[in-house]
Amino acid sequence: MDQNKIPQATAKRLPLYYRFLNNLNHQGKRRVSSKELSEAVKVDSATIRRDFSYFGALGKKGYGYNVEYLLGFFRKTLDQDEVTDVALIGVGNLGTAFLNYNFLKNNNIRIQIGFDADTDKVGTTISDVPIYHIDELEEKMEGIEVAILTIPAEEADIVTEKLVNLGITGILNFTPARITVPNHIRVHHIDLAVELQALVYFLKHYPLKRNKVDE
Amino acid sequence: MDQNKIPQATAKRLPLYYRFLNNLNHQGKRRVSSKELSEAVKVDSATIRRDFSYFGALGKKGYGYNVEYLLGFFRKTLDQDEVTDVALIGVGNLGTAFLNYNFLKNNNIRIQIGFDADTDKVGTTISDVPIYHIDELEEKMEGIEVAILTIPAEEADIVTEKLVNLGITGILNFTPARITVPNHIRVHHIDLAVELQALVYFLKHYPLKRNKVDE
DNA sequence: ATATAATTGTGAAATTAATCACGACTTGAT
DNA sequence: ATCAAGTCGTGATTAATTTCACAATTATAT
Repeated sequence: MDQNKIPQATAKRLPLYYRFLNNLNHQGKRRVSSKELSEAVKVDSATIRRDFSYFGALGKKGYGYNVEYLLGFFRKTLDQDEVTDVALIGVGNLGTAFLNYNFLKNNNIRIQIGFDADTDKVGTTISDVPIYHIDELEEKMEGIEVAILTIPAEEADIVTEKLVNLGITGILNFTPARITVPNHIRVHHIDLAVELQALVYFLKHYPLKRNKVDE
Repeated sequence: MDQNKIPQATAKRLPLYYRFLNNLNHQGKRRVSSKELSEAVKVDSATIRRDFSYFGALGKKGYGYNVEYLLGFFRKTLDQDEVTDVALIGVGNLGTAFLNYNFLKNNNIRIQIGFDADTDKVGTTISDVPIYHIDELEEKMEGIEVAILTIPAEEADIVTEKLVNLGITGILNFTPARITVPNHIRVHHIDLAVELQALVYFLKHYPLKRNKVDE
């Protein structure tokens, strides 16, 4: 839409900046430097300044950034002014964790509806979100363009196909399956086993150096 | 340790390759090409060949890769021959999802022990993993170097400090807090709210082009 | 045997991202 | 006023990653 010039790496960090600016604002802080922000979010300060610079000159030399202004700017940039509705497919432990997370307050994202195959869950409400049977997907997805997939891997392909037919545009996929979708649909994969195994691999093969001074 | 020449981007993909090779092997497949693998894991085939090439010539021109051989090679490379023990801190919905995931079978990673502050959970066993009270962290963490952090953000700093003092080397952090640790400790952050918000941002600002032929 | 199709491994090029380093500007103290 | 300390924005550089594209090799069909 707008500026496709913003690097993807930068775009991925924006929500992080946004949350910490929110924190600072709640703490009543008026100004913040890239150095302070760097320590809070663990991103190099030059990278932060570079990231911000893609949006123009948001700070003041010798001063830093005005928290409220920056927050307001990112709210607009991240479309925080309009609520995004999403559906949650699969109300197991992982799915329930999502339902209990207050995305509406912090991210202006609302989990509108949940689906599950378990008839014990169907008809209940978790954190105000109604749970329907997965067979009702077709009728109930009206107007929802984003889905979180927290179902067993074996069902990933079937459910994905249904979602695609219903005109979804984005899927956050937590199943270990790498689902196949048409080109115009965006899928972000978060694979918990891969993340854990990757961490273990890094620990063994990329040992970090101990500091002279270790608190 | 071994070859620090392997790019981090490559290292992160290894567990993914490993799982799909495992799948293929179970399906009785003998050979596989980078093209096939590419379609399965959604990684460009040239990237796959490049990734593999860091470990030497694992395939045969005009033929592809021998599934069994490749699987064996990665098993060794990913240290799949020795079990890695990890602790799970925080047995809420997200934590329970981890406990029910069979990392031992697929990844040779064993969640040895869980901790929680809720006395109703303490003393129970979830998927054969015993749950202890968080106050017992000091006594029970003997020999465990990796922790999965699935606790509320407010407790992240206190618990992290304890883990650091106990000599942990790696943390998989699911809290929204960006925890601070000494340099020699590796932390991987997985921030569910950030991931969801980033997906929404990409959907709005980086719309994907529809294909001519859309199945 | 020979020809054809498939596929790797990798130099080279392209792209993307991170970092350095410094001029310009702002603040606040004296 | 003047100065010192702090900080941004960014050109330039370096680093990391991906992708192209093709010679070399292998398998398979005839």
